[in-house]
Amino acid sequence: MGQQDTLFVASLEKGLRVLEVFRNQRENLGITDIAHATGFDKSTAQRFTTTLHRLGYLNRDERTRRYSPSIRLMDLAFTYSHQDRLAEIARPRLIEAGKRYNTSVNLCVLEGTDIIYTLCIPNQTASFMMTLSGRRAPALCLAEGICIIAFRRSDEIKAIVGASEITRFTEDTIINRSAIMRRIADAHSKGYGIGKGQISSDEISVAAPILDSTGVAFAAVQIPVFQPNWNLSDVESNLAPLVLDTARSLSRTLYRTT
Amino acid sequence: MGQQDTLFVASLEKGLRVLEVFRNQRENLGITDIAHATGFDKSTAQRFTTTLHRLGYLNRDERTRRYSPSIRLMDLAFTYSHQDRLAEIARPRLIEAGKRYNTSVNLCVLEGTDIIYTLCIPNQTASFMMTLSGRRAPALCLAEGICIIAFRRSDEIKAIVGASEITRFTEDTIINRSAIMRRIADAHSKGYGIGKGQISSDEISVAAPILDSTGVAFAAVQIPVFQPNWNLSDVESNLAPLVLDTARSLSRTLYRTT
DNA sequence: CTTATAATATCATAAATTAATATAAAAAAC
DNA sequence: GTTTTTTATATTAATTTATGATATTATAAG
Repeated sequence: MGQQDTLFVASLEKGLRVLEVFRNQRENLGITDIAHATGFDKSTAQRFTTTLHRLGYLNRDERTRRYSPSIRLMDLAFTYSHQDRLAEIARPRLIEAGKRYNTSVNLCVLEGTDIIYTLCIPNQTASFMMTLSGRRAPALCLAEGICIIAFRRSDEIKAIVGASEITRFTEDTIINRSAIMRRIADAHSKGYGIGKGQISSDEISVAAPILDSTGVAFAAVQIPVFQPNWNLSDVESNLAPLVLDTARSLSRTLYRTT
Repeated sequence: MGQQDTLFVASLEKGLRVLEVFRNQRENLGITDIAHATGFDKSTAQRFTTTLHRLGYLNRDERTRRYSPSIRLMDLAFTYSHQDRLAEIARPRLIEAGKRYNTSVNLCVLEGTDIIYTLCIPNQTASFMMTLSGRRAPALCLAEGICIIAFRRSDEIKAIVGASEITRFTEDTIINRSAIMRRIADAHSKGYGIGKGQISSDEISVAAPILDSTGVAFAAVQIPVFQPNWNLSDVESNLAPLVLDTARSLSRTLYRTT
């Protein structure tokens, strides 16, 4: 419609899009970089970047005149995380689960076609990136994504699979949509998802969904382990029951019918 | 100046102020709540709240028509945290430090007159709130705040103390500015800060600053322990050397002169 | 040193935001 | 259950703000 949507504040969207640009970058960005990444005119990029800096959400390197995300973004995360009841309840249980075989254990949710990790209980060897909550990855490549999607209504499953951009991470990444659908069906029948070499060639991942009172999944418990320390058979024997038990205990605590 | 600052986008500020309102709330907020908390006209509150919802940063409860922070805020935090080199380097060292006496160990930075926790390595008994990065607290009440401030230039120290709103948390919270200045001087001479019963009546906190190559502090390593499991004397004997060693090792890794 | 690129600053215009107001829905009081 | 109050939603003319073209300055690259 040509007429303005008077309830939508496009300037706010633009500012947030500038912030979002930084999440895919490692290095600091100049005004021109931001203009390119957002598609904005350079004076638009200048105004929004300068405003975010003045509000404290971006840092500016005086020498290079480049910008980087500010710690003030952690404030916004806290806004969400201090109300995250699932993470609060899950935390001690994930810690217990992690002790069993000395593994990392993560809690994650489906957000669009991605998985976001909301609580990471890393083991000693976990890389820094793997310890960060807020990390995103495409759901269809992940055991945890597959097992959440497997416990959604079939129209939603089709919609998510249809909307997903399929990304190949390794030689073994399953990218065929039919094979992905079979993988989803398999997770539904087993009650958990398992994947090997989907995101990195040495990773084996197992996950079980957390279900609400209607049997619909929105979150999962996941354990990543690595070859050659673990093989598929041992993961299936030892870790699958562990994620299942942990997820089920969370489902019962949160959503049991009274 | 009456004339417009044409480089500043006030609409973006307003939108971010709406988000910021939620960080001090536990319960969901309606349009009227947001209008009150921000001072905006209710149609302004409506437009910005609706826009944040449409962009995915707020969730809306259809039944109550109230809003809450969305997990998408974790995206923004990740934007910051995946570039946090100090946290990346510090993480294994804080884990090691925590093993010594089975305590939580935190990394924090000064932000304005507050401390923000950027990395929390909780022990088994840590409360959920204490496990959350992004959490803020007033610097002058905290051993970690005091010890960072103690290693700033004296003009900055005066400015921070002057700008701080003094909050009393317990009967023992030091609120007298002269006493606070003595506490800062004490932290400077000892090289670490220590506090008992400042934030909660049973807490003892000890922290050491991380210094850059000029000897200026911007971050600290902190250990919180609780009475009656710990007393001041044992904290001073056992935990103060531990935070000092950990902080010094980080200072050397990050900022040693070549 | 010169040229190219990026950043910064300015301003007339178009577009967006404001807040007053009307209407609808829900909550609270009776 | 009804009435009143409060909150939410929707609309719009007036006012303010954001846009992008352009000029200027600064820095990087050759």
